[in-house]
This record gives sequence, structure tokens and C-alpha cells, in this order.
Amino acid sequence: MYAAHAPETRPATRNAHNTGCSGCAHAATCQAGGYGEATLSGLRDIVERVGLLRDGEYLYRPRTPFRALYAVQSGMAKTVAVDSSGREQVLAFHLPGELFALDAICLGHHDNAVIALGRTQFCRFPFDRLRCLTTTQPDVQWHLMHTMSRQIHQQRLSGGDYPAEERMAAFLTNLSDRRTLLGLRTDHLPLPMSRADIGNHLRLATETVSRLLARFRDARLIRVERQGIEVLNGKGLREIGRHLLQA
Amino acid sequence: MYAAHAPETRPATRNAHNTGCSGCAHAATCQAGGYGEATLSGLRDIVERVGLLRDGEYLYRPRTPFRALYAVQSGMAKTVAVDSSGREQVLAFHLPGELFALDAICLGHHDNAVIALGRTQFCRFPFDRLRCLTTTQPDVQWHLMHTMSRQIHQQRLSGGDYPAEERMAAFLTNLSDRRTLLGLRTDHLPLPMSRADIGNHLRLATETVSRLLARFRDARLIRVERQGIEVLNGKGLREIGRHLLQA
DNA sequence: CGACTCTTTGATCCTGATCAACACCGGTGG
DNA sequence: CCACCGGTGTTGATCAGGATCAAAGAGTCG
Repeated sequence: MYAAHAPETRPATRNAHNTGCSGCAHAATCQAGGYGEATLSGLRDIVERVGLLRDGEYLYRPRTPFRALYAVQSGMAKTVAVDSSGREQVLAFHLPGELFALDAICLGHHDNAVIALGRTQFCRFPFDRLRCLTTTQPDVQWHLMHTMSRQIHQQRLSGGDYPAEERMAAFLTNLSDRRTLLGLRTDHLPLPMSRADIGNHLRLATETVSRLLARFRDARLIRVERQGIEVLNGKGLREIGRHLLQA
Repeated sequence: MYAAHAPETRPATRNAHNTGCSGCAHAATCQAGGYGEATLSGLRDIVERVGLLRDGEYLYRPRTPFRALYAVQSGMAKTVAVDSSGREQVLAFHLPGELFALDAICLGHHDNAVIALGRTQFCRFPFDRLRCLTTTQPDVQWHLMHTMSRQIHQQRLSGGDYPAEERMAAFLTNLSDRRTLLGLRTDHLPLPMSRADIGNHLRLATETVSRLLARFRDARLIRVERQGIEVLNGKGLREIGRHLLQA
């Protein structure tokens, strides 16, 4: 609950006409609106901007009606599910351009929460408009399906039964790879989430996260900072996590 | 490897005109072709039947080009991924009517295998025809998206960090619930997969699977048989796995 | 029947969780 | 400016859930 101190927020939603994708640093690689720039331009017309949200603020909460898909525009966010006993599970961390809330389509409402990690802005794709688009533009439809397929594919990796060290290394390498796709630096990985969040996501105790980072530090693989790490030996890190990667 | 003894098979593919969905016991509840019977009839025209495959035979293997989506028609199947070190991971078990291979859409090829558990028949939906359908029939498109969303949603459950006993109970209850949807008996659950498969899927050693089943037996929750279990107290089972269920 | 595989049960071990204590940082107010 | 304070991160000591090792029982198929 440490990062969820903010009360229910109704963040400002501005129309895209003010802030189109043309000014977005990730427009070219955005999984939500990007890819073929000309062909998918329909998406750019329906996108809205949400935010700015600050650390710990909610984009949406469980039991909220499903109205739109989202992507991070800048910053970072986490998806958190809460089970019947109140235990939280960090399902994913989202980087700019990565589409989420796809799981809510079949339910009609969100059954998990999305919370900003640090100052974060979002792109919002109203679903009714999206449905109109997909019926008229087959490539938008195809693109969405592609994205959903990718998500089904990716999730399978996180289920595996691998030692803690390998899961940790794979997690960091995966983050690095996703940043590469976005054209961001990979010698330094910001980790705006808490150690508890990382541990929860990887099924590890926070103490174990600390210890593993310390172990990687002692092996000269990384330099540990409070809100991130500096990658000294990405190859070595990838080697440790290789079994979990690229499937 | 015990259940993968069969050599590469080229199972007979018959056209649907011979064996339409009208004769299928699961037509009404089939997640692939069913739901609205009249509206989605387009799917019925493109479906082909594959099989009969026997225990351990492959429907497809990794690195096979992606040409179609599949569903189980009768019997049961498992999806198995193999990582770079050769270790296998059982990603899912498939019951009749459940669509799979959705993860291959984004890759263009299958990166895991589907293997029959006992005598099993499959429905095959050629993807090029499916794409044609979705462009002309919005409800087919919507249906597919719905199914993919559901799969994204479901998978998140299997990632959680819960004690072995809860995972096992949740697994059995989940199987039971899925059978309920299909209108099948739930007082007896066939388990045509090996204990090793179950354990792999749940991140448990086969010995632990055995011990947990024995524990449930001693608690009068189930009666253990070789290829399945008899459910004596489904409520009790659900109670143990409640944290993992229904999210 | 006999060879083989799968399952069950028991004994021991080990990875990572839990418990505990301390260090660090950021903010607040004296 | 520094003392204080609460939240977060690190490190050490102990514990336990489930893995692994080992061996015997139960189907299955020749």
C-alpha cells in the first residue's frame, strides 16, 4: 500500500487534437498507435491523453467499467491484481508505448488496478471508437490482434519454474530489450518501482531482490542505485537469464 | 519425453462439409465456433477436422509455420514449450471447444508443441480464411478478440505465488468449472495427463503432486484413480484454492 | 510372466522465506 | 543547520516448504 497513497483521482483528459502522436517521442515504435504510421493514422485521431499522474496515483481501479484501452505515454506504470484475501500481485510493468487493459475486454470491467510509477502520462483509446475503426480499417483490427497475440505469448514466460537468480536476470534483460525497442538507453535502467514490487512480480521476497542485486553487483554485472541500476555487463546478465528469454 | 513417443505425424484432415459442428456435442458452448449459433455460422464453414490423434502424438511442433488456429473437438491436449536448455514447460491443458495457438499469430510460426492426451480430435481454422471472415463479419472479429482477451486474463492466475496445496486445489476446481461450462460431469474429472505434466504445469515435483492428491484423499475431498479423480467434496476443494480462483 | 514406465511413499537436503536489526534517504520542524 | 522520524533498502541468522534422492508398489504391454 506504500505506493497507493493517493485518493481516487479524476485526471484531466485532453483531446488528442491538442497533443497528437506527432510530438510523441515513441510514436514510431508505439505498440498502441505506432507501427505503420500512415496506415494506422485512424488510431491517432481517437487517442486522448491522460495525466499527468504522480507516483502511486491510480489510472483505474478494480470494478471500474471498461471504457478504453491504454498505453503509457511517458513514465512507467504497474498493473496490480488483488485477490479475495487482499493479497496483491504485480502482474506487469508498462513502458511507454505498451498497450494494456486488454484483459478487461472479455469482462466488461477492469478487475485490476493500474498505478503510476513516478510521474506518468497515458494514452487513452476509447473502446467504442476503436470498435468502429476496426470494422472499417482491417489493418487496425489486424494490429490489435497482433498485439494481443504478443501479450499471450509473452505472459507464458513469467510462469516458468526457474531459480530466483535467473528470473531476476531475465527480468532486467527483458526491461533492457524493451527499452532498446523504444530507442532508450540500456546502460542505465530506471527502476521507479519499489523492491517489494519487483519481488512481488517475480515471486521473490524483497530481501531476496536486494540480495540478488547485491550478488550481481559483486559480480561486476551492475551498479546498484536507489531508483535504478547501471548495467556494466549486459551480456553476462543475459547469459544468466538465457533460459527464460526469447523462448 | 514419456508422452512424446510418436514420430512426426501427418494426421488426416477432412473438410468440415463432412463433419460440421451440428454433430458436435460441444457446438453450443464451443469457444471457437460456438456462442451465437446463427451469427457465427461463418466459422462453421471454414472449420476442418484433424485427427484422430492418439496419446502422445503431436498436432504441431515448434518452428512449424503458423497456418491455422485450433480447438480440441474431443479428448484433451497440452501445450508444451521447450526452452533453450531443453527443459519443457507445460503451458496449458485444453478441453473441448477451447481455442489455442493464439500466441503464434504474432510470430508467424508456432514456438511450442501441442500434444494429444489420449485419443483426441481437433478443429482447425485456417487463418487466411479466418482473416477474410473477420473483415466481412464484425461479430466474428469481436468474438476472436473476446477470446484472446479471456486468454490474457486467465493466464495471469497461473503466475501467482501461492502454496502448493492451493495451486493444486485451484487447478482441479478450474478444470471442474471448465467442464461445467461444457455440460460435462464434474463429480469425476479425467486426468489423462501424467503426474509429471500436472506438476510441470503447476511448478511442482511429481512427488509433490502425488502427496497433495493423497492429502486431499485423506481429507475425504477426492478419491484418487489412475487416470482421474472422483470429486467427493468440491466445495472443500474450492475453499482451499479460493485465493487463486475467479479473480 | 517379465520388462518397463508411472506412481506412491519415505528420508534428507536446499533454495528462498521469514524474522530481526541496522543503515540510508527524504522530509519536517526546532 | 541539525535532530528526529517514518518509510525503504540492505544484510545477517534461522526456518520451512517443497525439491531431490531413494526405493518399493502398481499398471501396462510385449
